[in-house]
Amino acid sequence: MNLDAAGYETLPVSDGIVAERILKDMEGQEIALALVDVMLPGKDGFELMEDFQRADIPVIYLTAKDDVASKVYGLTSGAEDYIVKPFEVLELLVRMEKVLQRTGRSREKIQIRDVVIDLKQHSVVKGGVQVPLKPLEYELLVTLAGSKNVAFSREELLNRIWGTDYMGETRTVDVHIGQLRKKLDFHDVIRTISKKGYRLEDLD
Amino acid sequence: MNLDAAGYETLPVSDGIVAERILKDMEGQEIALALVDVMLPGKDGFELMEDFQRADIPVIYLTAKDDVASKVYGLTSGAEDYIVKPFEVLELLVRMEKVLQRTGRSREKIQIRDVVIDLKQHSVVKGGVQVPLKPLEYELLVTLAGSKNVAFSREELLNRIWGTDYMGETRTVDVHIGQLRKKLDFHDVIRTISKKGYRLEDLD
DNA sequence: CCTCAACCACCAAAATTTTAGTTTTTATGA
DNA sequence: TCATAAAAACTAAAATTTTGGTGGTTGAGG
Repeated sequence: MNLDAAGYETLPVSDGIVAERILKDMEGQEIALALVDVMLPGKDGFELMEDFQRADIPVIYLTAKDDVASKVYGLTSGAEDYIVKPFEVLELLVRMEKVLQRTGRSREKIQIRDVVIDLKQHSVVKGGVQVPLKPLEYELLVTLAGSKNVAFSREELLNRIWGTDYMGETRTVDVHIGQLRKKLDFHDVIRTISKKGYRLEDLD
Repeated sequence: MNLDAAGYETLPVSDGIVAERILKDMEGQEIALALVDVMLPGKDGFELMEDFQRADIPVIYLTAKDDVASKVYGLTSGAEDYIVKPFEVLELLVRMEKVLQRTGRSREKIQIRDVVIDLKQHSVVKGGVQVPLKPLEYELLVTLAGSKNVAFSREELLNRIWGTDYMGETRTVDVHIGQLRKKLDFHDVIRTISKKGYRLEDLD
């Protein structure tokens, strides 16, 4: 449910055997990433690794905590990452994005009105012309545009872009938001949520 | 009954063995939270912990006895929280919401008649159109709608929304309630409880 | 030493919240 | 049933808070 809400297309499967069958006769379906619970009825997560590798799908394992043996085994057996339950949704999303990026499966472009963000080129084009953005402005835009219509508090933005250890003013965010609005004419696209933060609005 | 009225979807089970069976062959059913009475026929609450952990469901224990040993045992054995009977419904709801939030299972939308609150977007839509709410109005609405059919006193609302240290008039609440009623046409939905406070009514 | 992005501080402007005064509704008891 | 007091609703203005914009300072990298 959380992944759907975050804008991913999901295909939930709760049985190892079923998963295997889906992987076998996958008709041209592109699967970008597999989140695999180690404990799974039918056929467990580790046994499925072979199938995922054949299908060229990167794997992130999920497991109950304090199972160090599984963790080590999981990573050496070819998984891209490993996350221990219970986990924060945000952490999962961050790790997923990292894996997608590392394996070249991440979205390459994001469009908002007449603005196109090319993640591969690391460039932003508005109405056909390049808009030069500073590093932080770019990061901020990608964060907001990567989760359209989601409200971010200043603290969340600071955590995601500046890093969890940042200790400065939350008003700093405002300055960069101001720059983005001016450079992209996003005065109405980036909506201020009083007392909270900002939201980038777009109907797709 | 209280939880149903408050807008939660419940699955009451009165026997430990039955609960265990439900957890075993849970077919794609998403269970966000378990409220478990320690005293339970069949198999007691503590014995069930293993099953809940396997199913990755957070647990809040309920117990009649004010038994410190049980409390300690309950929390160390992996429960998210513990509440002693008798308890106020409102307190239970608050604790539930905390656990749901902490474990990333909180609701993303709340619906009241033709009004939808999208917590992620931090937006309120009535009959398809956005309704702009001020920060306090939004908080007030979320609080009331998050516990439908539960009566809040003005003091409770002040504590939860304004903070425990607020020193102003309780009449202030009335003004914001008035704004909500006007903006959402909730004149009958938000019921005044004379000399007490307010209650948001909805039968779902 | 120079350059530039980033941060901070300040002030003005905008938005939000509170208070206050008045009217309406509700509760109570004769 | 009616009168009366208390509570709540309504309205608008005052007070406060938050945000936007600008320019100066800092610090890292070349």
